[in-house]
Amino acid sequence: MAEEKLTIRQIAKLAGVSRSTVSRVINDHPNVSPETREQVLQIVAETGFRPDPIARSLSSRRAGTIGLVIPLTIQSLFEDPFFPRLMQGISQGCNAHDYTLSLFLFHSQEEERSLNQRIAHNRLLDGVIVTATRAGDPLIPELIANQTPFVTHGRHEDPRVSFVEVDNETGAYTAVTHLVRLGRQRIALITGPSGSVAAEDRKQGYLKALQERRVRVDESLIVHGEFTETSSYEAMQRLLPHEPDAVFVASDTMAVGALRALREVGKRVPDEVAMVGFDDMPKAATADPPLTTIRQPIQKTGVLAVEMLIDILENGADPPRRIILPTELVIRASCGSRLVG
Amino acid sequence: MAEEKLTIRQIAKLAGVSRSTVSRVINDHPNVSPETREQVLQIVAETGFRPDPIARSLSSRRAGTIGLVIPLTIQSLFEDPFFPRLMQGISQGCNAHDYTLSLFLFHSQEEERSLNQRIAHNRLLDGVIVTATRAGDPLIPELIANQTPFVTHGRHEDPRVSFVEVDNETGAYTAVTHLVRLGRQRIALITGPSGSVAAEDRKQGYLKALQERRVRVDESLIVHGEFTETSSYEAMQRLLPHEPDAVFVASDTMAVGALRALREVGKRVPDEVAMVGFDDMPKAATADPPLTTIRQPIQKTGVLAVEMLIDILENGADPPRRIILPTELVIRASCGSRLVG
DNA sequence: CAGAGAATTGGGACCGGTCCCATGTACGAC
DNA sequence: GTCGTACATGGGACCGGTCCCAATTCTCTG
Repeated sequence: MAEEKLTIRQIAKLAGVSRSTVSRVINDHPNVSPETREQVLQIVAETGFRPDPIARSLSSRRAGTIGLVIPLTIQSLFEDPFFPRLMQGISQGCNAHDYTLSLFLFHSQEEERSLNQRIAHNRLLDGVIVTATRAGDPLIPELIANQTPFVTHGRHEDPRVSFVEVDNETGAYTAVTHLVRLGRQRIALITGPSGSVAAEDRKQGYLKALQERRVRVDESLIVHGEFTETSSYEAMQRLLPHEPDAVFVASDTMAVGALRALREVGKRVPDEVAMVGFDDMPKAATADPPLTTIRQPIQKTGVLAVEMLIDILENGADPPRRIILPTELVIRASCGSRLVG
Repeated sequence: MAEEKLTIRQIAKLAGVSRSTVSRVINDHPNVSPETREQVLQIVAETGFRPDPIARSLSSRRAGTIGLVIPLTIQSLFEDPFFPRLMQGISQGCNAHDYTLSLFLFHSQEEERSLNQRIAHNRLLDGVIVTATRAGDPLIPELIANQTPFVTHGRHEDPRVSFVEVDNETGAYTAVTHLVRLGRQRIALITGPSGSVAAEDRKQGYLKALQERRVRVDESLIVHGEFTETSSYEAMQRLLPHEPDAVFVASDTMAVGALRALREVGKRVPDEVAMVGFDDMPKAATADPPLTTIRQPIQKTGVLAVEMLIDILENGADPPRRIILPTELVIRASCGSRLVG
């Protein structure tokens, strides 16, 4: 079956029409008579002809490709199942809309700079999804200056930017309020690096919950770390001398690390220290004790980001789009809620 | 600085030479006088000109893109940090050699079929890396028939296929031999699905070690599962009635699940049941007890796969290349080795 | 100093599509 | 029956490079 490379002109010849007509049929343009269309489709089916995407891109000025940028010099972030999840969603969105997905990871600072250049002026990419939004990501202004269509996954401060995010602040607020309601008074926070928008938003939610419930904010109960198990394990150790009776941890992966630190010093969870995580990863359910957490629809945000980007591609970037998805409190044993014995 | 879109012809005009000459300079062709070259480079630098990759692809018939295929309808496999690791390596290799990486994930059977088509005859891709090698992956013959250059990550049976793999059999053999040496007699195996080449190879290593050491093989001590924590947790439960005194588990992620099952029934590790995992993921070191495991250089295999593919692109697919990397036994507490008290 | 051969340079054709415009045709309205 | 218009089709130009070949210039030899 492996024919020679076919071009649209050969198909045209075989079908006895002009290449324009073949092009019209292939692209579902109107103004082709039903018989002609049928005829051409027949030949296309017989020969298994598929138009060359590169040639198509060159003349149509669209590439059929979306770039996904995960700007993590900090490789460790890759150990959180968060990104695989997100990538699944994004890949799913791309497949559904017949886009190819290109992946850009950085492994060093210089690589980030040079790749940023490549990404920003790259005709190979119709648009870009930027994840792990950081406060001053240099790629964003570059994309704007270059008029490359893009969306961020996670809130971005610039009002021109379109994004999909999860309501991190409210999620954190819900988690902490839950702990306060359960009678906890010394509620600690372990969150991600201060450059991370998501980490900061979760911190805001934490503060808001405490303030609203008139619980004193103790700065010594707030620690930042990386979004990793190990970093959070160490963070928990630093927290222990300040005797928290609860911890809200900014991801389940981190929560597992924090649990380990508590286990090592013999602190019982939830009796002595209650805990709430974030994400609702599978590991939350199998943790010991099972982890109360804030569920966020990661995969869905990926699909939506793709669809938002495609919408921008088709209809222009104005006005900026924003989607903020709600989270959900999932109660298990680690918070010591009466609801689960 | 955001200039109008520049073409090679405009650069030629600015530099006062022909577009052919500009093309030669850009592509480091010989036969350009040093002064002319200098002159052109100057203009290129001033204007920030970057040749359009699409146009370049169309005429040069190379795309500058490598496809990565992770044929996992079983999404769960994505929860193992294995793939993120591998992707990092592959991405690193691509960046180093100025290739763009395109990612193909499947979310259903039909999607797999249609994407396979897209992947096999896709001028957008110079070559393909196929991972998670399965015995009868339909993509492989398709790629061969279509003469798309590719390598597999993991052994493939077809002698024409080039691949990079880790010596799974020897790794498993080493793990199990270690357990036998420690005096274990009823050594169980929890491995991946029988379609997975890696899972099967590890099983072979397990069998070989037992046979060589004259330990009776008990079929009831061999169970298959998915490469996930939960699946292995269930597998361990099925294993318990057969009273193993050791388990070799085909991945660290799975080992964590198995440990959980043992903990739940109060079996002490390593006293009552010893365990050895595979991969040496970070979680192995932080498991309770810390996991003895077989270290494999995942990221490195990714880099090597890219380089092998590029070699094939440049020098042809014959003869097939094969790289088999060694593994290493990392002894921690879970095997009950005297070496670690 | 002429001629051969090598090094440089320029221009045309092409990669395989899309898109716009011109031409041809059919059909309904008057 | 004629005219106008809408629809169908074909062809040229082009997207922005590469590549081959021919033309020009340079260099070296006899």
